[in-house]
Amino acid sequence: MARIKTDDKNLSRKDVIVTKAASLFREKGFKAASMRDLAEAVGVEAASLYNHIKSKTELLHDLCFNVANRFMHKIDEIEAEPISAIEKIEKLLRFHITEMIEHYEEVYVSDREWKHLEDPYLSNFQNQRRLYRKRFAAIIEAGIGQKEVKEIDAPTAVLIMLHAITGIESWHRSTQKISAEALEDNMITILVGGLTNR
Amino acid sequence: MARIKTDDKNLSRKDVIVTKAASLFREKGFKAASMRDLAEAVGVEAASLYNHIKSKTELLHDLCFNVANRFMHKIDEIEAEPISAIEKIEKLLRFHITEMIEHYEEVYVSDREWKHLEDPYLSNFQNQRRLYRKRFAAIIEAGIGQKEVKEIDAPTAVLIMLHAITGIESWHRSTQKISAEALEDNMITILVGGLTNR
DNA sequence: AATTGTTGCTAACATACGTTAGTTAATTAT
DNA sequence: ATAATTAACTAACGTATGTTAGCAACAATT
Repeated sequence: MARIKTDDKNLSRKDVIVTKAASLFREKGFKAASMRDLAEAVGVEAASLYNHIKSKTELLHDLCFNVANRFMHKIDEIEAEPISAIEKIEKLLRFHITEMIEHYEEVYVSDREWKHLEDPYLSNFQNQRRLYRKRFAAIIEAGIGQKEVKEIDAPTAVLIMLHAITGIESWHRSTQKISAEALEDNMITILVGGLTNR
Repeated sequence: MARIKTDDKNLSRKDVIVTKAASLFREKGFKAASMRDLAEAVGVEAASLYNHIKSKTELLHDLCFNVANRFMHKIDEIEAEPISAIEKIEKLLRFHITEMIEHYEEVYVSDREWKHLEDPYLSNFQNQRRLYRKRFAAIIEAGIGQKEVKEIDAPTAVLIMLHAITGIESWHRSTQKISAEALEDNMITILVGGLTNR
């Protein structure tokens, strides 16, 4: 009888399932990925998954909120630091970029598939998202007040920054990748360069 | 018996269906949007749709290639113009932005749901996409050669530009929108500003 | 008015999906 | 070694989905 290999390392069987789910949801999309697909990826029968999880949406829920929490904690941290607005923006962007490089599939799924969450989690997630963008915009506004940042519409700048970073998706799948460090530096050059005054 | 209203204006009944499909696919995603949903939006029974279309994927196919063709024609046009690289980049970006503002749902669906195309259309679409990005990158490379553009990795810059523009999705749904013109100018300021040398 | 093609309807089929029930095997604790 | 718990399996249910067949109502043409 095929058991789920946890590869030791404190991983619960659920963790294994969630990780495989991230990969599958990224590849096919949440709706198009079936529990039978997931079972096959895990190496087990579909029904067996339900010894470890409550439902398919629970998987999406876990993925989305894990990611959201990491970003929320980071922005808490950065807001509290005694540095300039531009430095805060750069730090936040670098965090987004490394998250996208290192936890590609989870971050991607969280970003693209959250629509398929069900209330009350859906509203909850949307609220967190809105709040996060407001806080990011507030940092940019502060930078504009300080004349560090060009006089642009802050919410628009936030959209650009956040969406630009999802472009890393294509980097991941591209055949001739530049290094992760080069990618990060290029992105910062363009994005921070686009905001900075002079 | 409920007929599909074409609102005169040379619209075929299929055009009406494709347009409603764009809206529905945008809202729910291709897989999650059912033909029965679409039928309801059109005001007809699900089976009746098949008097006008061949299949659900044909709808996606039409949407994706309509959009792809528009962008391909535009880049043909811009490449041929005797203007500087930066001007070409700005023109191309402005085209992307207005397309995203005016044909929001089609462009969005084409961008996010093409994965659900089936071969040979899938490969075809992917090839067009790759080619388009290569041509865009080549314009940026030319700009770098001319010292108009910062020394950055051109493919990375393309990713940033293209993904940044999909951020207009959020602008569309936001409650307190700035004007379309202001949006466009802000985006150009940030994006072109991020590329330009000095 | 009769005819012909178009567009709608109802009914249904086959398939795929998420999930549950009940049972057996494997692991852990006593 | 035995008992208890965990995790796998097979089978199946109910529902939703894309699509087809066959027929009725409408519109356009003669």
